[in-house]
Amino acid sequence: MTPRRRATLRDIAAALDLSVNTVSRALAGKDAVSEETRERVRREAERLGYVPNTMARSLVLRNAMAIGLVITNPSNPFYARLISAIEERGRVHGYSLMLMVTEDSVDNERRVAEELMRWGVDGVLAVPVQHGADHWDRLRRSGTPVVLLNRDLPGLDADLVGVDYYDSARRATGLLLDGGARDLYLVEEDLDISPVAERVRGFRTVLDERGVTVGDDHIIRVPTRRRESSSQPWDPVDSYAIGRELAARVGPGSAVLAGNDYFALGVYRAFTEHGLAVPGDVAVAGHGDHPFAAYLNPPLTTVRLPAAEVGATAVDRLLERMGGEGGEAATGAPRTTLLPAEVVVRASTGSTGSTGTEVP
Amino acid sequence: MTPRRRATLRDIAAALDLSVNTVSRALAGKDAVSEETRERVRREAERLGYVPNTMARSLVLRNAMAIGLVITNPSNPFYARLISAIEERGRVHGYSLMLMVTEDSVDNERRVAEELMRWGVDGVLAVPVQHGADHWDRLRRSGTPVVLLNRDLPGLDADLVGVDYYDSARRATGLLLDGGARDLYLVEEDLDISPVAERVRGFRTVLDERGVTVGDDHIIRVPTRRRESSSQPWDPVDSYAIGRELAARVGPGSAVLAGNDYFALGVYRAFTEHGLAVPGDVAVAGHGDHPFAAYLNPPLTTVRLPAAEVGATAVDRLLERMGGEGGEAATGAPRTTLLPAEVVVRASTGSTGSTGTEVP
DNA sequence: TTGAAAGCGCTAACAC
DNA sequence: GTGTTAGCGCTTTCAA
Repeated sequence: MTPRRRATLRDIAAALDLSVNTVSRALAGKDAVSEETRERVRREAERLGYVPNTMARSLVLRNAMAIGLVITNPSNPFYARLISAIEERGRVHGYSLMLMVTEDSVDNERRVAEELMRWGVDGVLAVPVQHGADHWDRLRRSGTPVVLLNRDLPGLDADLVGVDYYDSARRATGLLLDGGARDLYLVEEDLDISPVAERVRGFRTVLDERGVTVGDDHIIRVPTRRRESSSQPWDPVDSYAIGRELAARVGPGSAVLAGNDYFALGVYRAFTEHGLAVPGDVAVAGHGDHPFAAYLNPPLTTVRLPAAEVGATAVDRLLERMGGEGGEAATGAPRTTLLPAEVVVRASTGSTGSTGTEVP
Repeated sequence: MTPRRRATLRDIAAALDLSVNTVSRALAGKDAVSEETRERVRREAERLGYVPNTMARSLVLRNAMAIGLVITNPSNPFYARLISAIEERGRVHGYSLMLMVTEDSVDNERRVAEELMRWGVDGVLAVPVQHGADHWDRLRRSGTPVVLLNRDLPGLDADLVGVDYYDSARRATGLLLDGGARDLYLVEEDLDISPVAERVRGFRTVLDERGVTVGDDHIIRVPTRRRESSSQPWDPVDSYAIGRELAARVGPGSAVLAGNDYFALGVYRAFTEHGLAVPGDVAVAGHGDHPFAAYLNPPLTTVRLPAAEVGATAVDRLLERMGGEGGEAATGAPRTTLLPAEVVVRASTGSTGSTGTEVP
């Protein structure tokens, strides 16, 4: 290899006996350059394999052409799809992505917030760990717009784009009630984050409205072990353990709503092993519509989350705040946008009397 | 908000009546600065909320402190884990990640390669689309080290860190043969990429060695529909269709090895619906050990891929080539490192006479 | 239409 | 120890 120096504007200018300035304008497609010169410059740039230096450009223009994306765990299928959607939408607008992973650790989050400030990214999209927001506050005060993804962080001057989990839990719970269940359980992650809180609230509210009473012990928290099994998605193993306990308590008229499909899967298996029929003895529904959900036996009723829409909307919102495309940066109070999720009814809730064959 | 300008070294210098230079050295922890001055500088920096400007620093130091990560599809659980591992290892060494997604499109890949050149990243880790490598060649010739992830790209001057799929296919196939199967099928993605080729080779080789003959129609290609279902992982729907066809052909003595667990899942379901027992009528094994594999009914025998190890090794290799930590950049012919995968035996192959209860 | 000069924020080389 | 000068590669005044 010839690790030779990259060609710069200066090289082109020297070769053509022009000023750096003229070359810059020629390549930038500005007027005030003769067509002939422009053509010569283009050719020489091509010949030299010139590639503009983004950092130098950013330095003088004072915009980084990069946005920071902070994710707790890329192995979570929802976040994986979010990443794709955001990357795509970002690139369409000319922005590159600096990806940072927190693994749900505040320490990591603090570090990446600092890192993002150093880079001077034009904006930040973040799934916050949701404990302490001083570092995000600093970032905000330095003038960097922040849009929160999926999880709220009250008190922070930042928009939020997420999923309407309150509504999704309401509808999923309603479906279970409609199916005749009266002994309902909610299995959720043991994290103090808004999506969980919202689902709990939705679950509770519908039960209240319908006059169904369940004890507090029907809202079950699955211990989170993300940090140990670094960068694994939720592991069904913990919900499996819970499913085994549950197996002794449930029976006809029982139903389990899980905060994510992995939990549903663990419970599922525990039930099956215990000789319980799904949905005969107990109905089960999940959240996420992960690719495996439709192929389980029986297929799993679940909530399909609008990952791509959340991602695209979040980028758009950030762009508004950044004042992209030369427009004025939008100001004003933080906006919250919660996108609706769709309940996908399959055989595990028996609600349709389905035979379990309706593979999507 | 007060989108006030970020504090710079100059601001600190002015406030303290020092030169920018002294401030720089004080903060950089170099000698040739009195302890007293250093303390004053530190305090003022703190007071002003000073954050160093990475881009300016990179520009003069001529290293970006960033590496590019090019992924075909973050929703593939293997790549998701790869991303986490790489981000972590990179950050340990002070490198930030520029993430680019190609969705297996060469056009996208060309664009991101160009983008990475503009950023002048110090190195690139890429899962190549594997059709045409001119853009990677250009990148290489500009002096940027490239390490390929998981897929080979012969002819390119770049290291490769991946999984030994030849070996994994050999062992998985051997397991099926040991279980008594003689009518073997391999279900693979319809992509012209090295992992698929290696698995096919492994499959074929073992059969030859054992004197088992199967027709060419036993190697089945599942059409890839990634681009349409943008940023979805493999969808079991296509393998499900194939599973339905297969259901009519298989019976005791048959076995199916799938190139990934999603394919196994689709086949699984088709078989179950058709009244075939797994592993009684047909054994099934997958690749990837996705989190759902152990919880299927019966639990799926599969190959556990060393995602974290691949990621960490790839970063290390890249660092060597970059000559990080002040060391000399390693030169020399491209190196290939294939990490071994582990076959996880579960009930779907019946090889252990397992009852299907050994949840991991 | 083109060029000269200044500067983005930082670090390195060399003076003092 | 500290300051001065120069320069990374680029864009933007402002003159010519």
